[in-house]
Amino acid sequence: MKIATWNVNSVKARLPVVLDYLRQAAPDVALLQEIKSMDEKFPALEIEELGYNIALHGQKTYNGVAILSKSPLSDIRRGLPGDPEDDQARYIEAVVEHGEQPLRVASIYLPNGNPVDSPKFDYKLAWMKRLLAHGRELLANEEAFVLGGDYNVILTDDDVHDPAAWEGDALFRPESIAQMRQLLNLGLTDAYRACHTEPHRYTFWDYQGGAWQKDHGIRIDYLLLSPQAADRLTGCEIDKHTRGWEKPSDHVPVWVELD
DNA sequence: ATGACCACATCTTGTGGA
Repeated sequence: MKIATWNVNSVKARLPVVLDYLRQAAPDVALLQEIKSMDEKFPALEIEELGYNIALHGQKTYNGVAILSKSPLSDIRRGLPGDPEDDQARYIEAVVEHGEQPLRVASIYLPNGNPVDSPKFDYKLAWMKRLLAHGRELLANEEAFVLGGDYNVILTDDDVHDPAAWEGDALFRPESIAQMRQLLNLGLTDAYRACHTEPHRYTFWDYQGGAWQKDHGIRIDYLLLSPQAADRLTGCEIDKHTRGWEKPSDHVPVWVELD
């Protein structure tokens, strides 16, 4: 089964390319971030027409995450546990009933955290700490699961066109990288790196300064696999070509194939 | 060439994104 993650940067502004992508790539599951839509304004009919069930955790103007699945969804959970005061829609989780082996999936929109001298950076690090705790909980169940999304973290110098250009940025701060490493060190697999060793493969190119044309990108969208899911991994790719489409998102989809 | 992005709100400018 094919599971894709994609920060679409507004599902309504992006509807034509989202529909084109779903038709062409035909993922069994699509994890969307930054839908920037309330649940009732989400273009559900158009997406259901392509054969998807939809689980939403929407929000007006900002954030918002979704899970699309050709198989039925169950046990839908909205919001990352650990802070009842957190009202930003950045996490949704569900179980995909696919064949004999159910798969738990999550769509994650991790906070950006800039500027670093503001509460936004504290919020990012606190959110990552909660994600770490939740990852630990999920792993205790010894299930196959996939945590896909926009993590807003550049892990290594190989994941950025020019490390110096991003020095000091919240995405590349040692604290952010250390937290991301802790998450991986729980025993999760960065699917893209499990399948590809070549450096400078990106998932985001800024709209500004001709970043796409110059391939000035960063890799910040990940699919993290539990051991039970990693055992079923047969492939992982970045659908870079969608960045060249008309009216593109600044992020491109990443997908995994699991047996 | 002295500017060079995009989306959203109830808007003709400010904010958030990365």
